[in-house]
Amino acid sequence: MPELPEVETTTRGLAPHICGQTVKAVNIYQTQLRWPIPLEVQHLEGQLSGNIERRAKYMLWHFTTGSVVMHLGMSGTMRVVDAGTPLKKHDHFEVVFDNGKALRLNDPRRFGAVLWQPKDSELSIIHSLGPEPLSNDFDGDYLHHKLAKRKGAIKNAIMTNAVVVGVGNIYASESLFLSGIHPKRAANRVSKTRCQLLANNIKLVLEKAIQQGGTTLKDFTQTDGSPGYFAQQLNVYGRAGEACPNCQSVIKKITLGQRSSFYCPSCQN
DNA sequence: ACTGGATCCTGATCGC
DNA sequence: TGCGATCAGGATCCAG
Repeated sequence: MPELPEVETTTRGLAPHICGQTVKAVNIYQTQLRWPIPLEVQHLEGQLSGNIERRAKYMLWHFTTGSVVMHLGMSGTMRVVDAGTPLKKHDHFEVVFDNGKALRLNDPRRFGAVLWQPKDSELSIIHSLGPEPLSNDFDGDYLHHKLAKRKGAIKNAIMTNAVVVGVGNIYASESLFLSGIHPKRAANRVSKTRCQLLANNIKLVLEKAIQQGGTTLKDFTQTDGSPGYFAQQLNVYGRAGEACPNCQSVIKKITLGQRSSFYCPSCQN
């Protein structure tokens, strides 16, 4: 489901199908997502679609009058289908094009979002986003500086969008494992050297996952596969009770910020 | 200014 | 087999 790599893959996959198409109709079947879908998106009818890009886990789909901002939440998927194809359960939002195709958002849990961002303005949820993890704006020095006043757990810190975007629950655990840092360690007590290591490992893990993005998406479109998609490549996530690949200690599971966290008690401190 | 907790919602799975 | 409790890959908002 929607970790950063999947949003990236979705964005890339969607682009050739929707960019340059003219919108014939916009259909809202369930307005109540994370926030109500604004009526402005209806005004897209007749407009020519521009390009689509990813920012954090949001997709920004540009039109001349503004942009559609889409988020997949925990359970969202987007598909391009032939217009008129029977709706599936939890299809909430649809954009029909002149070429007979339609873009559909399906989201069982409805944690996703469809918003409208007028031209030359920026929604606050976009404005407040920290740097992209794969950009040069994000490195060890930046991270160390940013964490200086954060006393909470390092794992929560790297999952905070104001610090860095796109690090989900899985990759937070994985990158901390690779860096030998205990998830509960106070963020401001991670040394500069270790911040550099951590920043590099976040990039590494995400890049690797993006390479697998296609597979990820495919797995997901198939029948479920909850913990599974990336499973072979995960060192600690979802592996409580198993042996640490480095030292054979038993991997532990704790709860941090209401999210499951996995770590090796010997390798990480 | 930072942080922990509640919160939105459905569905799959686990334990009894 | 049934049923309630628990857990999911997100992230904003709000009280303290």
